[in-house]
Amino acid sequence: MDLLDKDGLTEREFLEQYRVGDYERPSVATDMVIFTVTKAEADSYRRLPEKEIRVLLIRRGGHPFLGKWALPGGFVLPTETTDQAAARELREETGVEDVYLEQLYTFSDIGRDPRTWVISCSYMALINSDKLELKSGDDAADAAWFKVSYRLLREQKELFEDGYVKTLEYELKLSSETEELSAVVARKMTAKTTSASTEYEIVSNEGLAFDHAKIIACAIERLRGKVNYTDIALHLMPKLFSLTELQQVYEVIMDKELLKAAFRRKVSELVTETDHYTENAGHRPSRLYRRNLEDTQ
Amino acid sequence: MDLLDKDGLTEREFLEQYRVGDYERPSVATDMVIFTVTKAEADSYRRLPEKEIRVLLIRRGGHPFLGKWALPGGFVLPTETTDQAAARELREETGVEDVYLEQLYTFSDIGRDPRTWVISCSYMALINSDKLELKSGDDAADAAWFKVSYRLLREQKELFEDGYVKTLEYELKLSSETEELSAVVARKMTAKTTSASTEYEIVSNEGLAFDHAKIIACAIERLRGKVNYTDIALHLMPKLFSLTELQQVYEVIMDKELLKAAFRRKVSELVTETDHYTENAGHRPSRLYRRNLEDTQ
DNA sequence: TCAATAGTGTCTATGAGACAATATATA
DNA sequence: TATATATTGTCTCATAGACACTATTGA
Repeated sequence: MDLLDKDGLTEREFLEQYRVGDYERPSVATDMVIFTVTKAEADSYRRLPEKEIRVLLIRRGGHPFLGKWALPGGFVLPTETTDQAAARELREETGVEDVYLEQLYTFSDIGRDPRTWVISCSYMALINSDKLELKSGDDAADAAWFKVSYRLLREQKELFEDGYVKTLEYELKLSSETEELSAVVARKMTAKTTSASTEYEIVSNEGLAFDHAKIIACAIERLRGKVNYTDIALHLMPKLFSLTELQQVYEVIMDKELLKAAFRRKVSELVTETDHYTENAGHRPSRLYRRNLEDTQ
Repeated sequence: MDLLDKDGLTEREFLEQYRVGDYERPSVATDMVIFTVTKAEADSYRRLPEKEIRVLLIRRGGHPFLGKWALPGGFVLPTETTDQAAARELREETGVEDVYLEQLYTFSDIGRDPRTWVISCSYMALINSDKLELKSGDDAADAAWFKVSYRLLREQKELFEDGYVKTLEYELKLSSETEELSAVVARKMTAKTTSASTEYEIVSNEGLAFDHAKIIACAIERLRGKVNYTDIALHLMPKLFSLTELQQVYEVIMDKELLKAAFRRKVSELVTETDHYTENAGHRPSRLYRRNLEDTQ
């Protein structure tokens, strides 16, 4: 195991004399898309309140993008992985630990941060409403939960000799109690005979800092993609929940109504029934379920 | 639009006086898993040759991991995105351009590079055998295409009070004409009442540098995951191919035999038939198809 | 009593799996 | 003509979609 390199050094000797080069290095940050589900105001005592997906944003208190809203995030330290940096940020920002956390995508567009070269490794976190009530506002006075809406606006396909470009434009709307942000994000899929690639582009943007509209779009698409073949949505539920509540969460994520019977068949293996029921609803009580930890996937 | 920050500066003034902080920054590299499909030697003039997936590795000529095999890759420059860095690496290493290129995952384990702090943004590239013949060996004398095998070795599930850990151990075998590398990569899925996470771990490793066994495992899993619901496998095919050849590629990716009739139904919308046929096979000739660029996805 | 939701049964359409039957170039 | 693959037909089974029917609470 004591191989010598062209200078006659062992690996140990090499590492001892190794000096970091002088070339430029980027800052690496993590940006987090933290989702949770909240209930809207109920219309009447009988009717069920509607569910909303919300994302946590923080108003920027300094340049650049002063006054705009940004995803929580921060720089990765030399003593931690990007996963650990994301978990630390999440703890600092919301006080919660032990939640669903998933790496999304690494964004590195030139000039995405006007200060300096910053590459962002983005994450998605899912927090259930239980945890949220423990600690919400936190010290950051300028943090707020924004209701998310993400809808296809326009679909376009340009044909060329050797392929096509398909563009999907989505409208991202974010609304808090006082603020209303919106952006249009285009997803461009280029297909040629041999190559293929997808890229995001911000078409318009009102109120969001950096390229965070892209990151949020990416997170919503990941969430929508995974809802149908994993139990990911269950991380947005409290310990006990009814199947109708779970269905509401699926519906608000997918932005699409589902049929009750089919839905119940599909999630039946993801949940375990309990002997608890809802109380004081203006109608027949519903059985409460919990996430199935026995046989999920 | 001329908001002033707490120091009374406009955004422009702020950026002009902004100086990069003194904290430590990582090097950011891209590592590429470049897949292609080749034919094995035919048993007889009649029998079809078997397909193999291969991945490009480069023997390290210096410390660390001197003599071990590593994925092609390199550092990201301040003037390019990680996508561009990956495309540049690919061009430098194989001479090919315009291929399928997809970001996989960003690896940042502490100590993954013994020299210094390096974060790796990994990519997967798919090259069809056509392109490969144009330029294969290149200047890098110590580059070789390794046949890939990735099989589940062991499955384990530990139950705890509040959740479980499921471990899947895969054996990764890489073989070139002269070399035989192998590694065992574990995929650990931790599920608790509220949280869930997946992480890779290298259990054993013979011949691969850095954490590249993890990266290759990640790429194979991405490829397998996408084969069934996208046209990704078509990027591994030459311009014209028979449906049996395409099926062979699906089979070697999934490491599983498929039924002919069902397969043909499924891929029918991904391909377009041509008027060309195979010739001089010792049996009935097969119609050749090309990738469908009209309506893919 | 009735408004509103909870929960279940079942018919149908669709697609995957399985297997069989027929077709055809070349040594 | 035999061999090995090419191509298509169809039966079965599982699952998703659609819709309807019954159950149950609390104001």
